Amino acid sequence: MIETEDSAPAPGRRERKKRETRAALIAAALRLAVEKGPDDVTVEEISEAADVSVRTFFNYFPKKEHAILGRDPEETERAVRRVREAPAELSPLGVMRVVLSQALDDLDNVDDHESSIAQRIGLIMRSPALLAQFVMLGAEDERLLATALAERMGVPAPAVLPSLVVAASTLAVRVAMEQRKSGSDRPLRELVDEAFTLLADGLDRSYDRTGSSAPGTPEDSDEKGQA
Amino acid sequence: MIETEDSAPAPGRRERKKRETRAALIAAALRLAVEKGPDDVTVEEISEAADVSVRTFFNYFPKKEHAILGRDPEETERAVRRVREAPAELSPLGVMRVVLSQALDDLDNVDDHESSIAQRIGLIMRSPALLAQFVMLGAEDERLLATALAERMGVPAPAVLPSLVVAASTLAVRVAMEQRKSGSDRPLRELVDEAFTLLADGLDRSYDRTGSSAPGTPEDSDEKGQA
DNA sequence: TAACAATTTGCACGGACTGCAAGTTTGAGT
DNA sequence: ACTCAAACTTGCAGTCCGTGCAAATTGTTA
Repeated sequence: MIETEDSAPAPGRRERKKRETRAALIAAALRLAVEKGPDDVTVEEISEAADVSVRTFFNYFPKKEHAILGRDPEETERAVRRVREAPAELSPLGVMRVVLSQALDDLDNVDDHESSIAQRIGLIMRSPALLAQFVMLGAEDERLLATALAERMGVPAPAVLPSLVVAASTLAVRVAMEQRKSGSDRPLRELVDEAFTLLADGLDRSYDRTGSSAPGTPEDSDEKGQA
Repeated sequence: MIETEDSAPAPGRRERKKRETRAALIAAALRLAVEKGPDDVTVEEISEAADVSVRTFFNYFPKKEHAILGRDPEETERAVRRVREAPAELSPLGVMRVVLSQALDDLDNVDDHESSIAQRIGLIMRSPALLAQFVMLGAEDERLLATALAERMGVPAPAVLPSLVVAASTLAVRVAMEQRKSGSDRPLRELVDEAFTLLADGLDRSYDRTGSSAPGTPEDSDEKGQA
């Protein structure tokens, strides 16, 4: 019992089988969702494919959508850790920019055989229920990240800036994904980058001044015109 | 058929009863949701209270949550119109700032007897399912607003800036609401305003030096480290 | 191996939602 | 007023999601 119980303590057959079952369910769920459409897959089919009872399915996931999304809680932990360990010189938004970029990299790699991420993104966009779940799961992550960021900034957790920065960051990714869905050929990274830059420099500055409501020093005519 | 079929053409008994039924369902749904909790109200109870069959309930709303949220599609139309008619000097974000502010005013007024909006906000925060639906409905609005804003800016609809500005604006409101939920005493308007200002000036600028994305140098230096 | 704990599974329900085929009601024409 | 058709409402049957419970399995340990 010297293990931390975290990464690979003393697996034991039991633990191993659980992981296997979970993986099997996620795999089956994704495959079937892609084949028949997210809303037309039944829990029964998924369970069948993973060779477990329907009841067992629900011992693993609270909602059908969770299995399809198959998110690994470790991803979030990693992101939070990265926020904590990020170079001290980085601004809050800078931190999020780096962390989210790394997260995207991770996803690209974990990519087992096929582009399971790409598939999931496609699915998410197609199914309202999935999108909803996706957002929900994301909300929890945002909370954790915001707390970590607030800590890092030395301000009370429930402050506007950290929450806003985190939310805006995930927003950058979301908007970028939507752009691609809308037919943009530009690589996802480029779109994400553009969004981050706009957020960093100020959404008003990207548009020529012409006044708006910048209290501080709105004086600054810059380019960035691209819309 | 001289009427526009919009506001009050030639109501007719039929149309009138439909509106009444709809209103009754929404009212019953909200009341019961507040009383017993959003997830513990059954469609049967709601229908019962509005004195219609369960089947009829589903002729009016696709999901139980829709009745509880009881959103008026006219709200969105009004917002879109306001975006189109907003003073030409306003920056994109400035437009959204004004429009959302007006929308909040509207909600405060429509406030029939009690604070139905406040109640709904409370409910939304309590129920995952409701929050999900809320986000979903909001997504559609965002699409419409983004299109209107893009038009106004004279850029192709699927551009990053308009989408980002719209999404960021609703984000400002969302974050403000969450802040209040987290115990902040500051008035909602003040929180919304702070968020908008941060977005307008740039999320990086709000944080003082310590480097990041230097204001004068929009060119991000590193990041992408392990892209 | 015996006793114990974690899992799996079947079963029975409750509740959301849908398609279908009657009833009812309303708006119009004649 | 009388008739018709479109618009609505309703009941019914049926599918699927998700949950509590208790019995049956299986892994873990002394």
